[in-house]
Amino acid sequence: MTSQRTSTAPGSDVRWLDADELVAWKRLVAVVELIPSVLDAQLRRDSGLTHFEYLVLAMLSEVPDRTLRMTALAHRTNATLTRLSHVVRRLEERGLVLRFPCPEDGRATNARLTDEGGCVLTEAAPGHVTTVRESIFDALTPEQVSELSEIADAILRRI
Amino acid sequence: MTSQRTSTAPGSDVRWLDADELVAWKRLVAVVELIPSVLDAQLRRDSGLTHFEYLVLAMLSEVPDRTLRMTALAHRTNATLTRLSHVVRRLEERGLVLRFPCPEDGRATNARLTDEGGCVLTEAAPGHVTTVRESIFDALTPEQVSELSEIADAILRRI
DNA sequence: AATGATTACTTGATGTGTCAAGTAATCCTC
DNA sequence: GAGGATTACTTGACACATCAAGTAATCATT
Repeated sequence: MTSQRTSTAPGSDVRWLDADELVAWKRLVAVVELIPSVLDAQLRRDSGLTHFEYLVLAMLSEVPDRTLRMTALAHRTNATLTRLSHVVRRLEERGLVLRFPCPEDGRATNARLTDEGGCVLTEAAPGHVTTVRESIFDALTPEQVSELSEIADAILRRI
Repeated sequence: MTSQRTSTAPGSDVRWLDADELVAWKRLVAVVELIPSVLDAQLRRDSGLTHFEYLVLAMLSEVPDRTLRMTALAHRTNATLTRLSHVVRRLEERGLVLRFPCPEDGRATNARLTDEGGCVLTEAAPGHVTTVRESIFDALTPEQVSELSEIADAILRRI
């Protein structure tokens, strides 16, 4: 995968991964691949939401007036504006979110969680949290949770 | 998101996340969301491959005869057989892998890395490893790398 | 050796994400 | 206050993933 191999190209001073890094990397890739599918599967099955849709609703629910600008919402959900735009349109069609122009800035659009969206979120939350706990936190000691928190933070600041 | 709220439904004995877990979870979700897009962006730009396509080629390259059954390849790449089937068909159309029926089991299909696929992989590897190093491992201490490895392993065994 | 169950895929339809391009409002500078 | 540049989105085309269903070979049982 990313193991050492003899370099042929001139000037290829690549710092390959050592054995420990390679093992860690393969495991991280697996985690990064599998976590979304586990979350998506449970939420779709039980609540008819993707994990990203859940995140969008959850972010709106945590905020005054349950309202955020698209850009702010994109930032909080780590998504591109394009992706968010498509998802919010679909959520609006389903009545879970409402879009309206921002009064302070004519370029901007606000997204607001509707009452129905709040209900859907409230009903989805227990099952989702249970899945998160069972598939992640029940596997980790409290020390590992805090280590994970710092590791993830370090990576995020790099990206 | 997954914060505590008063439970209304009867029998809802959900174990909500505490503050530390919530922070760790939000960071992990961000990492899990962002890592694939970082890897995909670099590989697509520089090598015309998705990260998953790279993984498929890499797994084949590590194996005797550069050949694996679809099921084994799906397992190694943490993918569903359906997803793999589509991807391998596209890779075959591009001449990077070859498919042929497995002699030992008439139901099974073998996928083999072609010479051209090996070349594409060899050319893609340095840039990919550099991206992995810069966006992940350069941010972590050696202790964090080994902690990450164990944390990921613990999660994987749960999933 | 026939039948049903299982395994190993493949295929087609649908949904979601990404990229490139477009629109429209605001900012900025002269 | 008239330009161009930037910001904040939206849209449409295409690529990729997922789901349900289908096919075909093998295994397991009688």
